[in-house]
Amino acid sequence: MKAQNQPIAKENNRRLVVKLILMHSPISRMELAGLTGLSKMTITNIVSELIKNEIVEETGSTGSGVGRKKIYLKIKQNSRFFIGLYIARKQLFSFAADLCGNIFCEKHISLCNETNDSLTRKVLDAVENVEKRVDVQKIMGIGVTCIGPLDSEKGIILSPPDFYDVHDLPLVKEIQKRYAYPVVLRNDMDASALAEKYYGAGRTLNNFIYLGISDGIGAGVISNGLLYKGNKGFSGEIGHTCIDINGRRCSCGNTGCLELYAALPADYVSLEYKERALLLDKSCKYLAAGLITLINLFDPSAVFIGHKLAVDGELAAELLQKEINGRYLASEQRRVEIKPTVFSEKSPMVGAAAICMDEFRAYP
Amino acid sequence: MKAQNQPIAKENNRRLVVKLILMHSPISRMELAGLTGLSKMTITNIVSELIKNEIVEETGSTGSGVGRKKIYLKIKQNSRFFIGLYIARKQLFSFAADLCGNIFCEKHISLCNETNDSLTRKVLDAVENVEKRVDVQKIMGIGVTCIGPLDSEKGIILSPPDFYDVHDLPLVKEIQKRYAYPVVLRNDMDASALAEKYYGAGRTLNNFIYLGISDGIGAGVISNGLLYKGNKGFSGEIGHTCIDINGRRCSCGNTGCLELYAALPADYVSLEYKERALLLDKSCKYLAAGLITLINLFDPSAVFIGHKLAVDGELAAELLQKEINGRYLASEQRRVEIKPTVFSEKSPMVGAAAICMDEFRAYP
DNA sequence: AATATTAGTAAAATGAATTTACTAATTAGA
DNA sequence: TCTAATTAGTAAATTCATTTTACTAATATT
Repeated sequence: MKAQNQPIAKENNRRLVVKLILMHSPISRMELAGLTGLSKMTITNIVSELIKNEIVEETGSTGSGVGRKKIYLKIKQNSRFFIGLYIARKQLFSFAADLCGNIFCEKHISLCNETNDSLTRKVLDAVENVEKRVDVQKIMGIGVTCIGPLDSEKGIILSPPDFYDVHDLPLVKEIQKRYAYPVVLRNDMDASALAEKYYGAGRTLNNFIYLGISDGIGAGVISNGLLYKGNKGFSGEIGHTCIDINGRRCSCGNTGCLELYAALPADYVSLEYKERALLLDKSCKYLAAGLITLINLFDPSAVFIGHKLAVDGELAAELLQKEINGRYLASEQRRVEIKPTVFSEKSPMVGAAAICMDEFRAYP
Repeated sequence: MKAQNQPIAKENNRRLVVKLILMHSPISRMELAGLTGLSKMTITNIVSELIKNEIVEETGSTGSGVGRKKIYLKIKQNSRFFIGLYIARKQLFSFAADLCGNIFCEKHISLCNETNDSLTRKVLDAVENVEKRVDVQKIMGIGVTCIGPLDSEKGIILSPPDFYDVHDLPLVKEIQKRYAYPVVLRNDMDASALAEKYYGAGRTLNNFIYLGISDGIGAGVISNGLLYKGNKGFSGEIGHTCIDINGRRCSCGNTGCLELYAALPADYVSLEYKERALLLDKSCKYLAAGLITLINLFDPSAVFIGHKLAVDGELAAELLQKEINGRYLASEQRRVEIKPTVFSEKSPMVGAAAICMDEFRAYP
């Protein structure tokens, strides 16, 4: 419940212009004025600032009938960088990303039996490694994507599956002890949803869901153009949607949780295609029941399928679309398109750039 | 994606101050400065304006240790009015409400076999009736609460149950043809959730759910202090959460929808208490399964039970609390309190005032 | 070539919020 | 009981992001 004063409004407007150029590029100053509601003079001023800071560049012009041609603007590649990390179940990915979501200097190391201390050390080493390879002047922040559950507001990794000795790790604080860059931590599902919003097929959509399936089932929701930050554990909780009240009891206390029916085996990606298709077919029947609950609640116009299941993204999307069409009265206004993500299994990494774009200012 | 300019920020800040005084009263200027982040001088200016407009009044003062006493502020009763309507399945309620949520001039007429035209006429008559009884200078807007489904953004009632001849009625436009007041239309569940937020037990909470059960099952969600406006049909869709994938097919296309198991009979309120208790006991078992899905997704700190079920609110809350405790691993941070609403069956009416407070400016 | 139209900019004006320097009212302690 | 310290609130001057007004730039139509 914070109020608006002049410096905050200024900051918001500049960020808004950056985002709109990113999502609508190529776009002209006049079009930006229309989208934002700001006067064309204000847009001129803001854009000049951004060009001077080398965040935005002019890129040709086109006339659409009478009158002076529009001068098109777009975000400049390689102008600024974020340091990105993705903490998965068994691996730590590190990389740099520019404002356009391009990934550079990608490296990964394996994780096993980590403790709070060992994981922190590996993370700090990874950051150091990326920092060395990028012009330090251009680094705007650090984005950490991590499997849940975590408390992103406080920057704490709570108790991720497979990390039996990691508990309540205040990773953001630990990074900030060593580095002055702003740091953001978000779970991989939310980050992947934002990846889709900033850089993917969701750029022009305001309501969609990213459904990530690897060993667990999770989802990130974009609602009214913004990440829905409902809850600390949100993204993981879709797996605990009850789809069979008379079903087996789950470790969460509930009965008939989706995760008990729809989860894929850990070695899924290494199986033969034929075998995967059979498993997928069965899984999607159940998955659809849970997904419909989400669709009913959030009314998305699209669902993007990702994480490890991206290897069979096309097939999964097809199977789910069919199941859902059979269980859902789609009117013209209410049609949900189910598609694989364009980032294949890299969504959480592109997501690390996206959470930085979402949280940090892209200019000095 | 609209930007912030000075007049918009000004408007937002004034509304914010009104809301904060409402929700935290009695509150001092300094405390408001702290909550909003605005300087104390700005708060002085805004409050002076509001006092001059008779929306706010000073109400005594208390010292808390050293220093000058705080001057407490609160919203003035009867200073401005909203015209409120509640379109239920079989009745149309009309009334006036002040900024504090007090209801005046309540009347109701019965509805039966209404068409677009007949319903519009009855609504306009009802508005006229209330308008006659209130100082016209003090009327700030019209709030219409209606059973769903409806499109509140466009102000259209789509196809409410029991109203077989009402379809796509642009009620807001119809009212605005005759009246110059701003008009807002919202479904009864969302409005009831806002009632709780502005005037009820949810005033100090930022995440809670209003669960309304009458003939159907619906919910309104307050998330991060704001009404979650997810979707046109949202509030009604909780009833179509699948709790049994192998269950009966529902009219919505899905199988095993909550509504098929947990709905109460139409004559529920007229039954004997003993009978109601037996029905409720069974219903709550299923209701809990659907409610847990909502709780998992939205992580509320409280659930308020209302609508017709408010007659047995205490009992329902108790039964649901027990069911949920057994199906949900509540940690210290994650505890959900289930309680009856303080407005008994009047939530949608108080909600009509709340949606006005949420949408309109309370000052000229 | 003149006119209408759209894109973009320079310089002056606006006005909400802040800053600075005050007044008002209270307690604690010398 | 007088003084210093502390908290609440206000008056007048200042700040600065945005807008307004009046322009220039570049294009198509007649």
